[in-house]
Amino acid sequence: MLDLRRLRLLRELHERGTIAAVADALQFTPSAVSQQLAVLERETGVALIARAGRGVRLTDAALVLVEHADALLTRAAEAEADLAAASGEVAGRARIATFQSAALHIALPAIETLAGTAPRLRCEVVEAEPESALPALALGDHDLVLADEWEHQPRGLPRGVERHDLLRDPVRIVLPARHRLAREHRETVPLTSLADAHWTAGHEELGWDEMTRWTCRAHGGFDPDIRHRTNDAIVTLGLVARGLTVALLPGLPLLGAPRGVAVRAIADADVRRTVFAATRAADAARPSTGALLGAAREAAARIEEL
Amino acid sequence: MLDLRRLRLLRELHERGTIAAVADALQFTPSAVSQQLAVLERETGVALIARAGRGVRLTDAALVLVEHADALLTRAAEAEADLAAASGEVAGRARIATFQSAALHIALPAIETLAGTAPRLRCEVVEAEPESALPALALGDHDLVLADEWEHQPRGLPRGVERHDLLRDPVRIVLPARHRLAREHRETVPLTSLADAHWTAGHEELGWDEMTRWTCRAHGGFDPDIRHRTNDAIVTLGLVARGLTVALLPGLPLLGAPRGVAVRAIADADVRRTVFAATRAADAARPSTGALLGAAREAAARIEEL
DNA sequence: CTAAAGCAGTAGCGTTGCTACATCGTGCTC
DNA sequence: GAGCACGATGTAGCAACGCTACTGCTTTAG
Repeated sequence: MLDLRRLRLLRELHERGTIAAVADALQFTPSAVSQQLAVLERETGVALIARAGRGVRLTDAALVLVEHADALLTRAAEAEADLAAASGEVAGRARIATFQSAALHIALPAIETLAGTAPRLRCEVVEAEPESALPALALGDHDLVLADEWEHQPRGLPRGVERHDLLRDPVRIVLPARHRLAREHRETVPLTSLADAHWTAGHEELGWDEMTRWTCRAHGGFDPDIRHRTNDAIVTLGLVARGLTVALLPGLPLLGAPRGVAVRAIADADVRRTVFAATRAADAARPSTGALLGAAREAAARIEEL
Repeated sequence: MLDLRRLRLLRELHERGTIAAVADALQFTPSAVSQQLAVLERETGVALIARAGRGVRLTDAALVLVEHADALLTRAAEAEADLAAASGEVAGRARIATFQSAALHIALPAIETLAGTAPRLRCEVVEAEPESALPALALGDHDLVLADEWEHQPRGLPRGVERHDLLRDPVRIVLPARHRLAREHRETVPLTSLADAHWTAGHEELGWDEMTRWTCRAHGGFDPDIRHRTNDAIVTLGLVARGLTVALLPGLPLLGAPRGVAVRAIADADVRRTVFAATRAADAARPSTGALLGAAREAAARIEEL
């Protein structure tokens, strides 16, 4: 492994011509310079210096090495400068795990902002459900997790993970626009009137499915006939638009609701989820973590304004 | 002035995750690694490492430095190689990692050649499977890796590693000589006729096992009953010679097939692997690398003549 | 021919960098 | 929840490194 200090001596020798001059310039004795260059020769196994009269001359091989030394020393100086600049700066790598609708409406806007305000931060997005993403966060696989929590089912957080609430997201009834209840143009729709509908919800054991069954039972008094299962709200909205199903969906995925879909509040019920960001407590002081959280909060605030 | 040795430790820490693993890989005690990284922090005046649970985590600033360290170390390796090229001599130390059959039929002949043509080059052989050897090559543990690639499963190479194809190695059916199908003296044997045989393959997750199962399924339409598992082709040939098993083996290990073993082509199928050498791109200019590659190519060419 | 310049070698000394060992905190297991 | 294993860090001690001071040699200038 080459040593930059010794390479520096070689470069200086090339610049200044004599070992004595190098020693003078770098505040060493000539003996020290001579010894270090001898070590460099031994390490590389290549003759670098030849006596020439009263002084020395660099061999051809040494000239090749001087070129590299120059490049390396320049690069090393840049690295030091860059490191100093980066010490307080938001930089590095940030891995964001998020569920689909938060990806579209929180993570992506946040990353767009960060690309401007923190160009040295490399953001990576992974789509993952909170059930698996939160434990993975604690294990260090992610740096920020966007997750949600239904009111009827609080989420336990792994140890060492902190929660930062972003927005409270009301659940709506989603109907085909040509559905009888949609055409009545009422603001709210009672759940009981949908007891016989075909429902869509997420895969079992995930929050959406839980919430749909819980809400229909608590506020409508029936067990929904769940005919379609997908975790993709966009697919669900497509099913609704084609008149094939109804669903309970929180506001976030409804931001991109297509034509043919009617959104109504649930009559006499206020079902909500909380969307939150989770980080490792150990990362609290990290500049990048703060920037991530700030950008996520900002994106969430812009949504709540709507 | 940054020190490349310390930067190397930082880069290794980034790759391997724990100080203990770095110490293990570089033959130090964890204490030494910890101390050197602490020195690097003091020198630069920037916090690089933070405790995280039982281990450590690199700070954002450290990740910035890792990028530079990577570039610097690569450049330094190129400088060394270039210097060696300028001196023209094939000398130094060459560490070859190879799987068993390539060791016998490529690496050993190559070393024998080099002992004559490049007496100043000290060759060392390590038996290692490509799965672990290729990443280790990138990290500088080896100088040349002999590896193979099955047609149905291309190998990804680590960054900074170059591939040099040596030979294409056809897969054969290996039968006990007294096996019914062997005594028929046909050139080829259909795989389907061996659906009920007892098979031998390598340990799971290595290429040979993969290939055996894939080939039997694709060309024989059955899942082989793998009764014996060894990565040692010589053991396998011993099992075959005693009539205990059949196997699919590429040509390379069959060069030393003992008596009692019959080798047949697979009827109506052409399954092959490519045996290749891998080197670091940074070593391209190094005479010893060129000599190694040349000797390996020569050894491979002698095999293909057979 | 003498004086001065320049480089390399040696002895000595302070510093560096390693190991061995101990300690501490954390996470896993029974 | 206690015990255990693991990872990181701190300390003491020792060897190697890298410097200075000094010496000796060769070469060039005057």
